[in-house]
Amino acid sequence: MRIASFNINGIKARLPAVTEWLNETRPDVAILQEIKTVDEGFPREPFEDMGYNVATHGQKSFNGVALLSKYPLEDVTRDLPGAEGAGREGADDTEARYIEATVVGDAAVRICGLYLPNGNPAPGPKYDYKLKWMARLEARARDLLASEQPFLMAGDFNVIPQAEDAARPEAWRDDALFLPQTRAAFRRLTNLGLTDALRARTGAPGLYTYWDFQRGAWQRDDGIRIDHLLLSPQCADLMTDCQIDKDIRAREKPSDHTPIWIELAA
DNA sequence: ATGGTCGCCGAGCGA
Repeated sequence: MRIASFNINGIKARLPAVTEWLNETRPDVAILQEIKTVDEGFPREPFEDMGYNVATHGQKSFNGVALLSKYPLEDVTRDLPGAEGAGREGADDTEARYIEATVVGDAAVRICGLYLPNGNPAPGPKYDYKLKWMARLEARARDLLASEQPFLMAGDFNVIPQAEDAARPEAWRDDALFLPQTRAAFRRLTNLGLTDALRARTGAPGLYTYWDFQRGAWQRDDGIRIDHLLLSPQCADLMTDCQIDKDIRAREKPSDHTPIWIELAA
C-alpha cells in the first residue's frame, strides 16, 4: 500500500498538477493539505473517476484537508480532539486542519491527515495556538498508541525537526517552524515511539519538501523539510520504502510543497 | 535592510 502526503496549496489552482501526479504515481491513499475551499467546492468527480473515494474537511479560502483512497474510507472523523468548547459556538478551534479515517488493505491502518498551524509570528497568539495544537496532537497520538493498531500521522507539520532539515537553518532561528519549543513538541511525538519515516530510511541531509515561492528558493535549493509521515510502531514494522517526489516541485504551476510517500506491506 | 511570489477571491491576509 502506497500512501502519499501533499500540501497542494489550493485545489482550484492545482487540479491539473494533482491529477497528473496521481496518474503517474498511483498512490493507494493520498493525504492532501491546504485544499483552500469548502467541502462543496472540492472537485470530487475527477478523483472518483480515477477510482478514489473522497473525504474532505474544508473551509472557505484557508486551510482544509482531504483524504483520497482506493480503499473505502471507514470511520471518518474530522477535527482534532481536545479543543476547548469543541462542537459549540465560540469554540476555540474553528480551523479545518485534521481528518482521520481507516483504510483496510492486507492490514487496517488508521490514517491521520493534518495541517499543523504555521504559528508565525512568534511569540504571539498564533504561536500559542500552534503549541496548543501540538499538545492536542500528542494526546491523540497517546490514545491511538494505546489501541495498538497501526496508524500514521501525515501532513504538513510546519516543523523543521533539526538543523539538517533546512538548507539555511540560521535563517529560521526565530521562526515558529524552528523555535526550540516547536522542535521539542515534535520530539515529544517521536519520543512516544512514533517513527519519522523519512529519517528512518535515510540519514542524508538536503532532503526537503518545501521551497518558498519567493527569492528563487527553488532554483537555489533553499528548502526545508516540514512535511512528515510519523508511523506508529506497528505501522513502522510494515514500511518498505519512503521517498520525496522532488521532481513535482519543478513542474509548471507547482505547489510550494512536494509530495512525500511511503510503501507499506499492508 | 528590503522586497521578492503565490492562492484565495475580488481587499488584504496567510504563507
